[in-house]
Amino acid sequence: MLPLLNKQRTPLFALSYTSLPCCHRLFNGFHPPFTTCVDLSPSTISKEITREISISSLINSFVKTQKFLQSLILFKQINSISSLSNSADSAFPSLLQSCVQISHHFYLGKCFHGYVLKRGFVSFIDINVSLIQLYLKSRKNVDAYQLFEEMPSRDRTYFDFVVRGFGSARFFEETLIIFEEEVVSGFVPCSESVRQAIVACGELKRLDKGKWVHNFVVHNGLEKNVIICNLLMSMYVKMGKMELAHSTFDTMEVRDLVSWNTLITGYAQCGSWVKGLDIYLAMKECGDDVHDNVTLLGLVFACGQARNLTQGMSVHGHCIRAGLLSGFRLGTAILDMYAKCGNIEFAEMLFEEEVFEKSLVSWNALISGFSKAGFYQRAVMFFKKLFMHSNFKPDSFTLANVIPAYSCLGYIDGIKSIHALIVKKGPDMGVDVVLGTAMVDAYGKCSNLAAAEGLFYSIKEADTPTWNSMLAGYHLNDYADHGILHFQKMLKTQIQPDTITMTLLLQVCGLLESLKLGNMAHGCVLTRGFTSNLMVENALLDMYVKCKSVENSERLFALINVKNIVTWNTMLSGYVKIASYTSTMKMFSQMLLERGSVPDSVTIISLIQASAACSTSHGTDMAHAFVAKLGFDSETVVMNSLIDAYAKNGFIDTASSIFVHMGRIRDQWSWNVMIAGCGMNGEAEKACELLLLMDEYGCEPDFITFTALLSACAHSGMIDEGCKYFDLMLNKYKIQPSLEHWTCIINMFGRAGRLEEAYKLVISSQHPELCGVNPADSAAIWGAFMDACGMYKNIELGEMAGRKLLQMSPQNSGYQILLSNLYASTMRWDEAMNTRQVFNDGGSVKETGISSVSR
DNA sequence: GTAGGGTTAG
Repeated sequence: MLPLLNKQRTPLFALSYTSLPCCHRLFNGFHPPFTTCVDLSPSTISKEITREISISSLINSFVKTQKFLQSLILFKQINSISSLSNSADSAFPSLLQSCVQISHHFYLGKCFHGYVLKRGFVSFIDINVSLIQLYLKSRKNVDAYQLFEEMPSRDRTYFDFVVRGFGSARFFEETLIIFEEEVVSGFVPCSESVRQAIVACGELKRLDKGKWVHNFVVHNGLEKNVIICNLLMSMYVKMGKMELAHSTFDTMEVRDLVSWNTLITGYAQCGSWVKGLDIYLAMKECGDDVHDNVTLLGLVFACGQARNLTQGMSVHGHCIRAGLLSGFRLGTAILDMYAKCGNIEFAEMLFEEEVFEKSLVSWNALISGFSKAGFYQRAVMFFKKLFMHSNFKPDSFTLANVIPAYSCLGYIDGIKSIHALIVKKGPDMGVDVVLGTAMVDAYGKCSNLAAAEGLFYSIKEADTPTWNSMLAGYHLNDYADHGILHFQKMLKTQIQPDTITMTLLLQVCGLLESLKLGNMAHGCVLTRGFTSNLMVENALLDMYVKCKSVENSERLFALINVKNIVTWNTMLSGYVKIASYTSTMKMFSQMLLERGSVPDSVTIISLIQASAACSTSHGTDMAHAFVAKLGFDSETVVMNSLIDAYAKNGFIDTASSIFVHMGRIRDQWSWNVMIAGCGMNGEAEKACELLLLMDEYGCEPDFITFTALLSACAHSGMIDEGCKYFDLMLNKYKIQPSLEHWTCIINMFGRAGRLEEAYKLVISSQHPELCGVNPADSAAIWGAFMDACGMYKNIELGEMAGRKLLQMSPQNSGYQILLSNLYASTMRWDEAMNTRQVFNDGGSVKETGISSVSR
C-alpha cells in the first residue's frame, strides 16, 4: 500500500513538523511516535525528498488513508521550497479532497484555486469537480457555478456529478439550470440527477419546470421507477397541486407504502383531512401494504390541523391498537394534536405520564399548546422546567413558543432575558426569521418600539409576518403615522402584503380617523383582491366606523353576505359611537333574528352603553336585567361596563354594590372604572380610598388609574391630594406621566388660579430626560397652560405661553385658536376676531394636536 | 423518497 514510506525514511518528515500539534497523528499507524526532534533546514528536506520518494505518491497515500490534514501540511511545506513547487502536481485532486474533508475548507480551497489557476489545471475534470465540491461545501454557489461555466468540455458523467453536487447542497436554481443544460446538450441524465431536478422544482415551486421534468420521465421510461414517481408526487404536494399529485399516483404502475403516505400526508397538509382519511381507508382495502407510523403521523397531523378532536381520538386509538404509540415521532404528534384541539390537559397528561419517549419537540409542542390556549403562566413554567431540570437545551422553536407567553403577561424582563439568551449563544436572529418576528412582536406588545425597530431592521430575511409584527407594534402603540410609512416601505419591497397586513393597515387608518387614507387603503384592498376575506371586510367596516362615516359603513355592512359576530359588533359599536342609540337597538333585534348569530360579551357591552345613554333612569337597569338573563353576570368585562354605565348616570351606589359583588372576578379595569366613577360623581375622597384598597387587594394601579384619580381631584378642587398622587405615580409606581396626566394637573392648578405653580409644572414637563415628553405633547402641554391662563384671565402669561408655542412649532395653527379664546375670555373681541381670522385661513385644527386640549 | 414543534389578526 505504501511502498515509498519506509520506516527508516519517515523520521525526516516527522521531525520537520514537530511544531505542529498534529505531529503525533501524522505518522500514526506507520511507525512508533517520535520523541526526539531536530530542526532540519529546507535544503536538507529538499535533498532528502528528491532523492528518495515522489511527493505526489506520498500525498495520495495520505489521502487514501484519510490523513487529510497531513497531506495539506506536507503540501504547504513542499510549496515553500521553490525547487519543489511543481512536484505535487499530480496530487492536486487528492489535495482538494483533503480540503473538502477538513474544516476551514473554504480558505484552503480559495488558496488551492489559486494554485490550480497558476498551474493551468482548472479544466481538468477531477480538479474542476473537486473545486466545485469545495465551494459548495462552503455555501459559495456563485464561485461553484462559475467553475461549471468555465469548464470547456463536459460529458454526461461531469453533468451528473455537478447536478448531484448542487442538488445535495440545496442550491435548487443552479441544479435545475444545469440539469436543463445537460438535456439540451443531448445527454440523458442518470436517475439520481432526475431525482435532484424533481426535488429542485418542488422546492422552487416551479410548476412549468416540474411538468417539463415529468414529461422527460415519461419519455425516458422512468415511470416504472417508484422512487422517481414518489418524488414527482411530493413535488406536486409541495406546490399545493394535490390534483396533479393524485393523478400521478393513479397512473403509477408500481406503488409502495411511500406513495400512499405521500398522498395521505399531502392531503393532510393542505387541510383536506377527510380526503386523507379516505385514502387511508382505500389503502387498507387494497391491502397494498400495511400502514406504518408515517401514515398515522399524516393522519394525526390532519386531525390537529382540522381541530377535529373526535377523529383525532379515533386515530389515537388506532395507534394504540397498532402498538405504534411509542414509535417514531408519533407520540409527540398525538400530544400536539390534543393541544391544537384545545384539550391541553390531556396533552399535559400524555407528556407527564411518559407514554412515549420525550424529545425537545415534545416539550416545544406542549409549551406551544399552553401559549396558544392562553395558559401563559404554565407555558412559562414549563419553559423554566425545561431550562433548569431537563437534559434538553431550548432551541429557536422553544423560544418562539414561549415569547408570546411572556409578552402577553407583560413580562418585559422575561423578554429581555430571552433576547440576551439569543444574542449570547442562541440561533442567529438574522437567520431565524420566525424567532426574530416573535421578538419584534414581543417588544411591540411591551411598548418598547425602539427595540422592536432595532430588531426589525437587523432581520435580513424579513417576511410578511415580520413586517406585520412591526406594523402591529406601531398600531398598538398609537404610532399611526409610522404605521402608514411602514406600509409604504413594504410596498417598495418584494414582500407581499397579506390579509393580516391589510387588517392592520385599516386599523391604523382608523386610528388616524382619516377617511382619505381609509379610502386609499380600501382601494388597495380591492386591487389586491382581499375583499372575499371576512377578517379584512370587518376591519374595513371598523375603519369606516372609526372615521364616523355612517354612510360608508352601512353600505359596506349591507354588502357583506356572510356576517359573523365581529361584523355585528363592529356595526353596533359604531352606532353607539355616533350616539345613534335607536339604531343600535334596531340592529340588535335584527341580529337576534339572523340564524347563527349569538351575542357575546362585546355585543352586550354595546347594548349596555346604548341603553344607559338613551334612557338614563331605567336604561341601565334594563340592561342589567338583560345581562343577568343571558348569563353574562360572571363576565368581568361586561360587569365593568355596567359599573361604568351606572356611574355615568349618577347611580354611584348601584355601581358600588355591583363592584363589591364582583369579588374575585374584579380586575384592574374594574378598579379603574370604579375610581373614575367616583370622580365623575364628585366623590374624590372615595376615589382616593379605593386606590389604597386596590393596593391592599394586590392589584397594581396603572397610568389609567392615575388619569382617573387626578381628574377626580381636579374636579373636586383637591389640589394637594392631586399633587400627592402625581408624586406617588412618579416615584412609587414609576409611571411616566402621559400628556393626559400633565394637562390634568395643569388644569387643576389653573382652576384654582395657582398659575405660578402650573407654570413651574409646565417647565418641569419639558425636560425630556426627566419625563420623556415628545415635541407634539410638549406643545399640547403649553396649550393646556394657555387654556388655564384664559380661565383666570391672565393675558400676560397666556401670551407668553402662546409665543412659546409659536416658537416651538411655527407650522402649528392651533395656537391661534387658543389665543383667540384667551382674548375672548377678557372680552377683547377685536383681537379675538383677528386671531381667529388667521386661524380660519391657516388650515385644519385636526392636525395641530392641540385641539383636544382646547376643547 | 413520505416524516412531529414556531411568529402576525377581527
